[in-house]
Amino acid sequence: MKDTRNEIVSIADELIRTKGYNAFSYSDISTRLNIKNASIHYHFPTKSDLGVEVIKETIEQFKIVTDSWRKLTLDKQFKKFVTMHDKSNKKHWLCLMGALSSSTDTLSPEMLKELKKMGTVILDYLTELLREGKEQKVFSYTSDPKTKAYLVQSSLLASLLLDNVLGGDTYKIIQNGVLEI
Amino acid sequence: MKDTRNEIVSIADELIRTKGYNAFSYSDISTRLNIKNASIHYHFPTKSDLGVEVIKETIEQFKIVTDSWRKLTLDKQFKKFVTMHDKSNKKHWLCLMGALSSSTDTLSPEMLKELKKMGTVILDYLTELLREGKEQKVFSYTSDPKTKAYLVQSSLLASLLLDNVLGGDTYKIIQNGVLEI
DNA sequence: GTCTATACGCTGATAGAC
DNA sequence: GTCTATCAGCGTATAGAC
Repeated sequence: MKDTRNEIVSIADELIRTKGYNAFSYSDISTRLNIKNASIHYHFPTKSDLGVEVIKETIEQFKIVTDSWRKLTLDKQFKKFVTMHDKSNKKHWLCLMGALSSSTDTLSPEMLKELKKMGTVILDYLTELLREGKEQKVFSYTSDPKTKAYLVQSSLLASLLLDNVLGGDTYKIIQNGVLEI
Repeated sequence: MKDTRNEIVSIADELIRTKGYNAFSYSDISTRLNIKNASIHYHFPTKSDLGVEVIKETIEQFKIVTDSWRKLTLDKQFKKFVTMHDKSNKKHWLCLMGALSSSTDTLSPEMLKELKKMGTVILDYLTELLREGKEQKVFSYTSDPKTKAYLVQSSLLASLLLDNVLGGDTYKIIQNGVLEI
């Protein structure tokens, strides 16, 4: 069933972003779906294949979402971007980049390649948004757009990580700091 | 031997910061030291005990290092802090917080507690440094010191993560952005 | 597409000799 | 302190029936 395949990817995404890539197993998924491990291997022969698919779908989703923002003003687009992971944070999920970038040593070349692509797609979008915003004097940051994009992206990524350790208002504190632009 | 114990902790630290906590095993350590797994269990009965010790020693080391900066000017202390992980980055190692915060779901309560302590120690130091620096007009950032400390810490933590994915000048770009203060 | 059955290495951990 | 021996459980993965 096409549905099973989708559910496998969806659960894998959740498990990566909660337990981490190396801590989740095919059994975690098969138990939840009431199927057997072998069925997952039919859809995704190796764990790496599954990991690659999770990243690919995340990239697609990012493109769809940011495309849907195209008609908004630049500052509204920026706010959308910064608050993108509010729901994830409430569930104590990480973003996929934050979850996977801590174990690059253990990822397959295929996963690493796709992960790099994801990072590029995100940073390219953000850089362009910040460049236009500076040009149109919507934003007043001082550094160059690329540097600012890297700063914003790294702060947001780590806000989810640190929030899981420190709790409290960690996520909101960092988010509000990033919004001062 | 006291030496063996120290070497176990040192190698565990490296493995956590390269492979991740859930991806390294007692065998990884015993092989390197030419000892047997059981010997490690003598020093650290459980993997969690070993993990806790790695965090504790990192906290101690942080206190010793930052104490040794006390006589420096505030802007020099800040530069020391920001460049603290330059050597780690060259070896593609993460900082301990970056490595562990992505798998909080799988850590023991003891490790989580110690990790939280580490985060607090680092952020308290940084907040105070930034507060004094603003007071003395050495730094000219606009947000409040605590928010700025969280922003700096999150950017630096993620700079090591993103660098392992994107490569290039990622680490330096973020570092230079953080230094604009 | 999903199942049963199976392989086999590795995992963290323990008991007891030296 | 370090060793040998051993454990049960889980990991990813495959072969072949239905």
